[in-house]
Amino acid sequence: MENRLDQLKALKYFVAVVETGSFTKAAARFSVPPSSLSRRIADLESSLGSNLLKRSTRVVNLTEIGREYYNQVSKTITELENSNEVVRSYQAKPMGQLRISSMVGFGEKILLPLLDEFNNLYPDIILDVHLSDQLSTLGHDDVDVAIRGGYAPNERVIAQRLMGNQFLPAASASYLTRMGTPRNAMQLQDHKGLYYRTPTGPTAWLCDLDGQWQDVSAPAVAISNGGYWLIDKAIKGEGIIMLPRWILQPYLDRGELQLLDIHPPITTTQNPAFAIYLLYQKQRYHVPKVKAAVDFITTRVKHQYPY
Amino acid sequence: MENRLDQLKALKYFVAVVETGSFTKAAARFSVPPSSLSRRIADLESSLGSNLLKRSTRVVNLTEIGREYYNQVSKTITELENSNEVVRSYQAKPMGQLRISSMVGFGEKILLPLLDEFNNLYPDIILDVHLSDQLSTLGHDDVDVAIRGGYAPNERVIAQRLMGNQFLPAASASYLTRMGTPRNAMQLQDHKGLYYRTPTGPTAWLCDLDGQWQDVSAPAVAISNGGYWLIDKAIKGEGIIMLPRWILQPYLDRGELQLLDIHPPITTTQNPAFAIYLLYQKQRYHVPKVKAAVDFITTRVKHQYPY
DNA sequence: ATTCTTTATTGTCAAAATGACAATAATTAA
DNA sequence: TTAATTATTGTCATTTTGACAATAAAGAAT
Repeated sequence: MENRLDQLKALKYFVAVVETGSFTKAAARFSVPPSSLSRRIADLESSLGSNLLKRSTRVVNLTEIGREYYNQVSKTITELENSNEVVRSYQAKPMGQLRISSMVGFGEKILLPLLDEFNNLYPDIILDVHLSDQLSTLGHDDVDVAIRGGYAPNERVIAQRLMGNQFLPAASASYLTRMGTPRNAMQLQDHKGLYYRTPTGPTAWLCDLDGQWQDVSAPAVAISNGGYWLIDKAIKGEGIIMLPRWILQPYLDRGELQLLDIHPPITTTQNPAFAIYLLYQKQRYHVPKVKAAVDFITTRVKHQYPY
Repeated sequence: MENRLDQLKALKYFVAVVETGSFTKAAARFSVPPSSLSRRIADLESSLGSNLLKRSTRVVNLTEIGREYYNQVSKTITELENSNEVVRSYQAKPMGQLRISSMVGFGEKILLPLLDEFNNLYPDIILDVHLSDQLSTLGHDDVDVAIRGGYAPNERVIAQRLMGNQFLPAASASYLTRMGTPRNAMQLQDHKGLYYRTPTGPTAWLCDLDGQWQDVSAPAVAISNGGYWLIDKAIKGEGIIMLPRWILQPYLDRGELQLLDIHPPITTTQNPAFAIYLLYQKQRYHVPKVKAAVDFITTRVKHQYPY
């Protein structure tokens, strides 16, 4: 009655056909003839009593129930592969390829400098760092650890807080002597603003006035997603800029910019828990290479940037 | 390199051994000799490179990593079984999204009124009705059942005849008293015609005279793809109209129009089998939602419109 | 419309994996 | 020490899967 069939193999074939959209391409991935996939998937369909794929000689696409099934089993299969990897790498040393995904700015400023040291510590780990501000789903992508602003996407993923990401206002000394130093949020109307454009839009200045969030943005001098161009303008005294502390810090240290102390405080998001998080799959934490990277990054970042 | 092993079966054996604490008891659960479990689990351990179980002749218990592995895969296996169950139940009960494509006129007049009842009968089927006179290819489009005039496009599609679609001549009483009632096809030359324009052109009046098809159209008063406008004109007595019976019927019932009995009979197509067909794909596995819709529509239509 | 090309399926046979049954080894209880 | 239970192993039969050629079908090109 029950299946006389290697269902797992059939599922791997099925998933590959869905992802490549072709029996031939999927067969190449396993180095077997397409007929094998055709047979195994036909058996799978037979055991389920359903057509999963709509085939024609040119195009293969999913049936309604096939799509549903694919969504479920593709996740299940990667989970299983993860479990296998955990066992295989049990009591093994950190090694292999490690994919890290990070926001561009954070990657360039903070992550990559750390990774040089990581490389020395774990020479058997080959790093594959991908910098992008697009959020990836982590789990469907082949990413071991990811660094993102915001919150954890779902509960299957662990989000380890790395550092705050509050945007702070800053300006150069020349600007402040010329325009005066604002102390109150309402005074900002008479100042000039340099606005950083995130992937989700420009970052307006917000202020919690008596429990009401209000936009207290100063008139704009420039808006850009090019952070350095804006910082340059700020240093030249063209306006007030709001950026995360970890970007501002070197300029503050050199005295090129100084933080503004505004009351009530202004931010760019209504959520105070806005921060940078390190994301990884819970089950993969026991894979030595992943554990090594997670532990290394969190301890180093928290030590060097304790805010 | 990769496992030449039915891992899923091995996992089921493994889980059973863990849960029963015994190879023999677990083997009984599958009705196979204990040696099978022993072999499969040994293969599994070999492919993972770790011992999962600590065996002795009296007790079987888990190693540390075996426990970790068990915790993960037991959950994964039940997830997979659930997915299988979802697909199997999809085959058992009419459910899911059902896309119906129909000609506009037929859809508005006949199909949609029926579908309200269908909705009550099968609340788990979500209908998505698309009305259009463009022929869709059915199969390339995501259409489960389609209603079209004409014939079956190819043999992978089943065409179930719903009702005749012969165009019949009709006119109002006022027209006939004024212009006379034509009995012979040749007399039509002295009458007036109202012509319905199908997507493939206006529908000329044809007649089989001694084995020769001839155009016996009356001089045109109006040509349009707007059926109601033409019917209106016919009722006002402006000419003879040819339309399918299922459109004419309500006007005949109310006495606003009456059929003409012309010899030899005139039609708009040379093929006498011209009818309205319900089309659906021949599938290897029966999809209940499709079967439900096909059966429902054919029985209802044939009962209510038995011509 | 017709031909050409690509691609999935099917037939047939070989190879591999799994199951069955008996025999063996090992551990624990008596 | 002995007896009994139980996992493992040897050997062979069965079943499943893979390989390769041939076929059929559908889209693309002309």
